This record gives sequence, C-alpha cells and structure tokens, in this order.
Amino acid sequence: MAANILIVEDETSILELIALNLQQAGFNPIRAINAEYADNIVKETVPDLIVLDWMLPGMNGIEFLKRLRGNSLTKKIPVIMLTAKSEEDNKIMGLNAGADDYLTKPFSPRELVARIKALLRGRSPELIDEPITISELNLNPQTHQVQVDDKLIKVGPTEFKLLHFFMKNTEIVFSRNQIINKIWGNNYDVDERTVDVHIKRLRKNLAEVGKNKLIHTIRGFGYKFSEK
Amino acid sequence: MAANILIVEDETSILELIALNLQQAGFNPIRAINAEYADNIVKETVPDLIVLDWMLPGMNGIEFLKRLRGNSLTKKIPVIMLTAKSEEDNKIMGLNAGADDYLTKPFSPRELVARIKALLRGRSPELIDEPITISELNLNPQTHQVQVDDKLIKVGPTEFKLLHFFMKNTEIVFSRNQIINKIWGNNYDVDERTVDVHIKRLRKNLAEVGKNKLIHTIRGFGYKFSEK
DNA sequence: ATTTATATGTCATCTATATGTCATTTTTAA
DNA sequence: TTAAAAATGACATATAGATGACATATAAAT
Repeated sequence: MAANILIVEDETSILELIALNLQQAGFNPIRAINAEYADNIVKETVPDLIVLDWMLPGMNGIEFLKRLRGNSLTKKIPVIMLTAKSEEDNKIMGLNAGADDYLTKPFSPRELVARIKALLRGRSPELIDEPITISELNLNPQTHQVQVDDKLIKVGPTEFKLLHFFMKNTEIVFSRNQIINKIWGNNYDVDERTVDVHIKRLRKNLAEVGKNKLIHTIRGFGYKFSEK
Repeated sequence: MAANILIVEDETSILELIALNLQQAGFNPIRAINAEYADNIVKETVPDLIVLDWMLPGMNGIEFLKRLRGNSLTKKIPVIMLTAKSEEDNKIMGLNAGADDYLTKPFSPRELVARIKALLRGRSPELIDEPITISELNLNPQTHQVQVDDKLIKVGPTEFKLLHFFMKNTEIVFSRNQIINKIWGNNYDVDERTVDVHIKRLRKNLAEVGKNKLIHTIRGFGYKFSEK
C-alpha cells in the first residue's frame, strides 16, 4: 500500500540514511547501489518515485534518467535528483533531462521527505496517507480514526484497510479478487466469499452513522464506494 | 530535537547576540549574514523558524520573504521580522508580505525568545521542551517529573521517554517499529514485543492516578496516546 | 572496587479479539 | 418462477496483545 520509492545511490551510508528516513515517513524504500541494478529493479516493479544520485559508478544518473524517460512504462515516474554542491550547474542539465526536482547534498532527510510528498501529492495522492473526507465520513490514517462529525466509529483492522482503500479509490468497481490482492496482498489465499463477509462487517460499522449506503454492490462484478 | 532557527542579520554583533540567546533558550541557531546565504541554507535544511532582518545588503528581507512564501516547502515556516524603529511603517509591509510577527529594534533578547516560543507553540509544539499537560496529566521535561495535581508518579527512564514522546505526538498511531526508532534510536536492535512490555509498565504507572486509559492499543497497527 | 538497587529485554503463557469458512436465508434479474 | 449471486449469522480457529517471571545489564551507593 505504501509508495515504493527506489533509491539509487552508491554510497551505502547515504543510501541507508535515506532508506531509513523514508521508511519512517511511511514509504517503502527499495535500494539500488548503481544504475544497472536500478534498471533491473525497474523492469520488475515500476516504483512510484525515484531518488537518483547524479554521480554514479558505471552508467551515471543522467543516462539512467534518459533511459527511463524513453520507455513509456517509466516515462512518468517522478524523479528527484541528488547533486553535490560543487555540481550545482548540473541541476539545469538534470531538469532538462527530465528530473522533476533536485536536491543538493548535504540535504536534510526531512526536506527530502517533504519534496517526495509534494511530488506524490501532485501525481498520485492516493499514495500518501492523508485524511480523506467523503460525504461527511472522515477517515484519518494518522490517528486511525473513522468519524462523522465528532462521532467515532469502531472499525476492525481489516475493515479499516478496506474502507481506506475504497475511500482512496471512489467510484471504481473492484472485483473480489482485486480487493483480495489489495487488502491481503498478492500471494494470499482467501476465499472470494470472505470479501462479502468483511464488506458486511464494514457496512454494519458504517450503519451506526447511517453511512452504509456508501458501499455499493455491483452484482456480478464486485463492489464500489460511491456517494451516488 | 531542538528547533533549528535561522537568523538572517548583517550586523554580526546583533547576529551573535541573538544566536547566543537562542542557544541559551535551548534552540539551535543557524547564522546567515545576508539573504543569498540564507537562501542556500534554506535549500539544504528547512529551518523551523526564521528571524529575519528587514534591512539587508543585496536582496532585502522582504524579497527573501516573498521568495520563501512562493515555495511550497518553505511557505509555512514562521518568520519574525526585525525592523528599526524609524522603519515602523514597514511592519505593515512586512506582515503583508507574510511575516508572522515583527519586532522593532532595539528589542530585548528575552522578548524575542518569548515570541519565538509563542510561534513555535502554535506550529510545532514538539520542538520546545516545555511542560505538557493533557487531561490533568502533567509531564515536565526539565524537572523530569510526571504528576497529576500534586501527586507525583514514579516512572522509569524508558517509560518517561515513551510518555514524553506520546504526549508530544498525541492522537497519532505509531507502529512498534516507529516507537523503537524514536525511543531507542535508529540502529538499535530490540524486539517488537519489548515495546508491549514498556507500554504495560507505563500503563501500570499511570494507573496509580487512573490515567492508564490515555494509552490506546490499535490492534494490528500499534499504539497511540489519546484523550478520546 | 564491591555491593546494592534499579532497570531492561526476552520469553512463555494467558486472554481477548479478529478472521475465514460454511450453511442458510434473502435478494435480484431474467 | 427460478436460478444465480449476495447477505447474513454462527462458529471454530488463528492471531495479536497483555501479563508475570526471570536472568542480565546498568547505574548508584558504599
């Protein structure tokens, strides 16, 4: 569920520093110590954002970036470039090559996280855990609360995940299998009917505040969360 | 943990005076003798607050301020403007440009510190280690005491840190790993279950004054401190 | 330096809550 | 009216969290 962020950085101390901070900020860091390695990772799982060091052994950052931009699958991934202070001029080259933002070393991890959030907010807001309100129903991932006005609603762990997922993806119909993959994970083996049961439980919870109608059954296809 | 405060002031005597006083007040002062220099610093580490002189050589204070407000990352940093008495009219301009407070020279360092605290209290209370009281439970980091009314509560070292952390970050759910990182430090290797044990000990301590309910278990996610 | 007290982290056990499945009932669309 | 799909209630099981005990580590006192 958390955004996958690929970090391409050859200095392992910095790599770890970044990874740790991203983890703390609720992201899922993926480490790569050079561009070749990163390239392989990208082929397997397209990350949601890339933090890319300018100076890398072998294929350098710019080259890797150009490659990313040349492929339709990876063309749109937001990229933040890391440059050393002395290479300041490179930032122009970096931005020209298609970087979305850049940061000069040394930088504060806090700022990096802030910039990542800023970029993700623009591109894929569903990946940052911000509070969501839909027809007075408010879900706050930080406080782990669901409420209407000031009335708190008790919701079990799985139901919470389910509701969060729905509220991040309103109006879209999901099959039971899609829901299982999103909530339980890809290689999890649960019965399709189990989804029905959790939907039922969630509806029961929401019924306390009269919001159970937000979850719609699409007969033959699955479920969707909709205001309409 | 101490708040980073950027001071932008061209007269080094005043700069040092301010820096000294902030240090004494437990803040971490960062010095800049002009706006260009300050700009570079801000790019590296976003400070928690800026003390900005109005009259500066080169780019003046207002210009710098406008620049700050134009960037989403720095937009929200509280800024205190310093103006000379003769420039009193400028305070209006300063506030228009987005300053959060202003102070006319000569000012007492004590007053500056007070205003800084006031601003931080509103924006990021976790940065000033002041006593915190939440539903009658009072924690004082200076005296290292926890009490309700006048009744002192005995709390072990780890439990104290834990409680302090929770009281600075109320309502937010933290995973056991996040708690470990915050309390034990980043590269410390303790079992996740250990958190449970310390939570239990803290609850036991708080139970003496009936405040154990302030710590909530969020099944499957972690713990949070909440009045609700 | 030695003793004493206090705090720490881990483990095994107990308890509460959540989970997934199934059988049954109800709803829906043709 | 009927067949398929979805809703529901019940239940056995799994899992996460609470707790008490203990051996060890750390700090304080002598």
